Amino acid sequence: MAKPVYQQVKTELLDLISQQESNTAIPSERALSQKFNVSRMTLRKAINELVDEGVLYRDTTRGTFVSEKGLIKKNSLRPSHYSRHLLYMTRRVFKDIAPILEIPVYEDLLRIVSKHNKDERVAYIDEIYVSKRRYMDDYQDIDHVFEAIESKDEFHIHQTFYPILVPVQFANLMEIALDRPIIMVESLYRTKKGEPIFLTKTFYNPEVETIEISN
Amino acid sequence: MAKPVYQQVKTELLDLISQQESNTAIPSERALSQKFNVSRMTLRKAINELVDEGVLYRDTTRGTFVSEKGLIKKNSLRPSHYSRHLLYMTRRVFKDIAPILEIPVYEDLLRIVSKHNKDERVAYIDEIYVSKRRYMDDYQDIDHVFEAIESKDEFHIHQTFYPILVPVQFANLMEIALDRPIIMVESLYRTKKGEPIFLTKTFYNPEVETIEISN
DNA sequence: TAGTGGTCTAGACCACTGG
DNA sequence: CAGTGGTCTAGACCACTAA
Repeated sequence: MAKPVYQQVKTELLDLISQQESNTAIPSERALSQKFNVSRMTLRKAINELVDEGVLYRDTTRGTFVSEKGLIKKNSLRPSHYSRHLLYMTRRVFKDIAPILEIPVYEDLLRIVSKHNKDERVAYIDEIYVSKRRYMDDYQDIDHVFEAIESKDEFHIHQTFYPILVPVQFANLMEIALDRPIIMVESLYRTKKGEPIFLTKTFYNPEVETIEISN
Repeated sequence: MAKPVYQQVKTELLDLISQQESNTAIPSERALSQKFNVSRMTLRKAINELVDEGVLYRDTTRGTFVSEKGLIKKNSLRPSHYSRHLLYMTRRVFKDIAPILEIPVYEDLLRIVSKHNKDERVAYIDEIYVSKRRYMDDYQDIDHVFEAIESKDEFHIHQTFYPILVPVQFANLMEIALDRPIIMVESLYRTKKGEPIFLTKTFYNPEVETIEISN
């Protein structure tokens, strides 16, 4: 009883779908709920999640169909993750970041800078800003910070996209020219209560990594 | 019986929530379902939508709470919409675009270029590419194309973000320098069946409009 | 007219939390 | 121990569409 029934139904549906052509109908909800021995509401919960993910689509009064392969949604808010390599960590006052994190301007912040490689090249670099105080209270360990940053649903994330010229200190790492335009994404992580925890700046290497979103 | 019950419940919940402080609990699902005279499942459907929209958040075993104002989700995939001003429309072959729209390379395409103003300045410019044949068959009228582009849920949209230097022909319109880095977003609109319909390129003026996403 | 998805009900049991 | 959200059931009626 560890996993909910609808989760199990969902994986069974995925098996069934994998053997089916795109744009062909799956069996009706009533037929499937009998086949899997669950109520129609439970079956629908499983299908609804697959529809949300873009695996299936519905046509009211006609049926439910398998989506074209490759139309599965991407999750947008985080870059595809390659192995993280810590570059360095500094601790000092950042007068421009502190107000965003809603802490006193002269309180110490940590800046944690990492690169992420793809096929021997740097795909993106991120800077994580977190208050020294919060780091000590809640995390103590860099790996716990990384874990939190990559966790799902725990935070409200607000992202802003800026076009910039690659900063000199990163151009060399990315092996790109100094006058190269790149995209920097600023992400503010807040708890559900609205308390800001992390600010990250992610610098994408346009020769290696593109930002893509689908719905 | 025009609107489903859960929609009505949702608006009543919004009324109730609007008078409440952030991070305070709303009544329990059982209490609310009695209050509104609906089943708990129906009440939950209303709450679930508000949670998805970021208006409420849940804490299992503790309750459901009102989110901080200003943490409501933005929908990311489309720019905030200002009034559209058609600049020009051309019809010719675009050898690079045709393969993306899966039409013969030498078939005619329409390119529809518009600007979108915010406070007397150009916030962004978009180019819409659509096959001449499809335009005649399905739309006939530019306004129908605009309507389709702005419709919700009708299409699968895949977006790619590119950092570029502002194209010369747009720098003047945007009143920005020629060496200015900007973000160009390429959006491919497909039907649920996977058939590509529109390709759009949106050029954002970084001095007026920023791209923001929240979840 | 038969079949589809969309909605709705009135119950039920569970795991977990806080007092 | 009482209360919460999470899951689940076995029915039901509706609007719409395709044959």
